[in-house]
Amino acid sequence: MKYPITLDALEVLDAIAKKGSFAAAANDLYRVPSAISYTIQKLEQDMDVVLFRKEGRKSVLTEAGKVLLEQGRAILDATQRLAIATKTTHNGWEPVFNIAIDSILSFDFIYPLIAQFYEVQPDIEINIYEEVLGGTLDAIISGRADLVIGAGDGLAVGHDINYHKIGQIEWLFAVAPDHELTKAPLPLAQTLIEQQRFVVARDSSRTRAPLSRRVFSKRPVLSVPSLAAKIQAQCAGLGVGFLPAHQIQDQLGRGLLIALPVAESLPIDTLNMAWKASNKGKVLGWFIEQLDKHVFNSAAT
Amino acid sequence: MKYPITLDALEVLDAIAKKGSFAAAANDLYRVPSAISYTIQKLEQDMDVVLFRKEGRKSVLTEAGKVLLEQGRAILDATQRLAIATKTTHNGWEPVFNIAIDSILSFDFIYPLIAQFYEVQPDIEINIYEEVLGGTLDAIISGRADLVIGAGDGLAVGHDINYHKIGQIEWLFAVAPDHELTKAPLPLAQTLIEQQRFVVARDSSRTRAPLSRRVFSKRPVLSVPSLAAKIQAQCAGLGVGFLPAHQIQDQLGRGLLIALPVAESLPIDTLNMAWKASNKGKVLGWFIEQLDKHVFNSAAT
DNA sequence: CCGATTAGATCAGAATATTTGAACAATACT
DNA sequence: AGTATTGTTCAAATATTCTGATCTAATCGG
Repeated sequence: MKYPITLDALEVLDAIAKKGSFAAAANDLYRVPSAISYTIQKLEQDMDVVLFRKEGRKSVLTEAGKVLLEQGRAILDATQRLAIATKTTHNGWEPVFNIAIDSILSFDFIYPLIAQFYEVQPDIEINIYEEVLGGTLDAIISGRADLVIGAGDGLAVGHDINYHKIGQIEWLFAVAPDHELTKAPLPLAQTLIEQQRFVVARDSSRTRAPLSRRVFSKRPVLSVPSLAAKIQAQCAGLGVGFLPAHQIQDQLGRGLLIALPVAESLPIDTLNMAWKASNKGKVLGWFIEQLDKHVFNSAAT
Repeated sequence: MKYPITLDALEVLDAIAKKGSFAAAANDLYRVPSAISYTIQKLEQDMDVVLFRKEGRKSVLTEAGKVLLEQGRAILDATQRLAIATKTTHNGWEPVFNIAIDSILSFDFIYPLIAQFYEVQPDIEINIYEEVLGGTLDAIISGRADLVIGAGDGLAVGHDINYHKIGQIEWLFAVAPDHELTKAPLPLAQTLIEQQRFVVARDSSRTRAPLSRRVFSKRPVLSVPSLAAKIQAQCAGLGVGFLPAHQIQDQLGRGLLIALPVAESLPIDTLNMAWKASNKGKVLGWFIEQLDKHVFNSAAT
C-alpha cells in the first residue's frame, strides 16, 4: 500500500503556508513554481481531497488543507528529531540522559558542565531531577536516573552500583547574628544546643516524611520545604541548625549568618556520584570523567 | 533542506523487520530484492548512519536501525491517521465529536447509535462524557461537548443554544420490599414520606456539591456516588427516594424494589438534547436526526 | 483605463530517482 | 557436492519530478 502523503509534500505545504504563495514557497525551496503546483496537485490526487481553493489569483487552504498542514508540521518535527536520535545512537551516544542530584546540593555546579557537554554533543536530551538522599539508590536501580550525585556513603551492597567520591561537604552550625547563642561561651555545649528550635528542610518534591539531618533539638522543630528556605529561616532568626558550608558563603560573608563552633566535632560528609556498573553509555562516561575533575567546596575559594 | 528520511523508506524498514529478510520484504511490497537494497542503501547514505550489519547471509538491525524502526513506526501510524483525518474533514465530517450525557441516564441507548454511525462513517473519534444536569449548559458553551443529552428545561436564555425534546422521564418513589412503607396506607402521605431517610446521588466525576432531586426528607440523607449506587442502596433498604422508571424496570420485575404511589403527583421530566446553534457539523446533524427518531422510555416496553 | 506585475496552470522535454532482470558471491541446508 | 537462499552489483527500463516556455487570470500603480 503506497502512502499518499510524502514528507516532501508536507514540507512544500508548510513552505506555502509560511511564505504565503506558491511562488514564494518555490523560491524558498529552490524550485520553480510549477514544481510546487505539480507537488500539490499530485498530493490532492493521491489523497483524493481538495487542499487549496482559489481566491482571486491566490490559493488559500481549505479546512482539510489546514488539518493536513497542522498535523503535518508535527510529523515533520518528529521526523527531524528521529533523524537526530538515530544519528546520535549511531555515534554511540545515548539519546536521553537523566541525572538525579541530591536536594542538599544546589544545581549551580551542573549547569556549566551541561554547557560544556552541549558544545561536544548538542543533540542529547538531558533531564535533571532533584532527589533526597535515600532516593538516590532507588533512582539508579529503577532506571529513572543514569547518574546520581549526592552526599552519603555508598550502601549499595549487591546492586552492581559504582560509587565514586567527588568531593565533601562541610557542615556549619549557623545562627542569625542576633541569636542569643552568639553570646554563649564557645564552643557551644550540647545541653545548650538541645534547647534550641531547629529548622529542618523537607523534600517538597516527594511525599515522604521530612528528612532531618542531625536533629538534636528537644523543642518542636520548624519544618520548611527546601534547603534554601531553611537558610532563609535561619537568617531570620527563626531557628538554628547545620548548613552545608558551600551553600552559605555569601550569607556568612555578609554577616547574615554566624557559624558557631560546637563542642562535638562533626564528621565531614563525602559527596559521591553513583551509576550502574553495566551502563557503558558515552554520555555517562563523559559526565563521570568531568565530575571526577570537578573541584567541590574548595577551601581556597 | 531535503529530508533524509522518507515514509517509503520507513515502510521498507518496517517490512524488513516484520518479514525477517530483504527478500521477504520485497515480496510483501511487490518489489524485487534489489529495490529494497537500493532503498536501504540510499537511506543510510542520506542519513549518514549504518542501519544493518551482516550476520552470515542475513542482515540485522543495528541499535541506530532499531531506533529508526520503532519511532519510524509511530510516524507511519501518525501519517496514516493524518490521511484519514484530512479525508474526513474534506468530506465535511468533524474529525472529533464529543457527547455529554446526563448522569441520570444510562449510556445504553447511545451505544447502538454509535454502532450505526460507525457503519456510516468509521473514521471519526467520538468521546462520551458523563455530566450532571447543571453542567450541560457549561459543556456546550465551553465547547467541551458538541451535543448534550439530559433531563430538565432549557434555560439557555441568550446563549444561542438549541434545545429539542427527545423523550421524558417518569419518576417512581421506590423502596425495598421489606421497607415499613410497604405496609402504610396508599397513596403515601407527605408527612410520612418526610420522616424517611432519602438516598441521594452525587456526581462522582465533578467536585461540586451533591445534586439532589426532590429531597423531601427531614432526616439526614444517605449520599452515594452515582445513580447505580443509589438504586443498589434503595434495594438494600438503606433509604428511599425517587428513581427514573426506565432504570429500574428489572429491579421492579424481580421484586427487588417496590414502587409506591404518593399523594402528591409528580410531574414527568422532559428529556432534551442541546447543541450550539452555530454548529453545522455533519456528525452533529446525523446524531440530532437519529436521536429525534429514537424512542425513550416507551410505556409499551 | 491601461500597461506592468504577479499568481498559478499547462505541457513538452530534461533530469533524477527508482525499479527490474540478469548475473554473481557468500552462506546455509539437505 | 548439489541445491536453495540472501543480498549485492549493474545495465537498462520505467516512473517521478523538475525546468523552461507559454499561457490565462487577477491585481496594482500611474
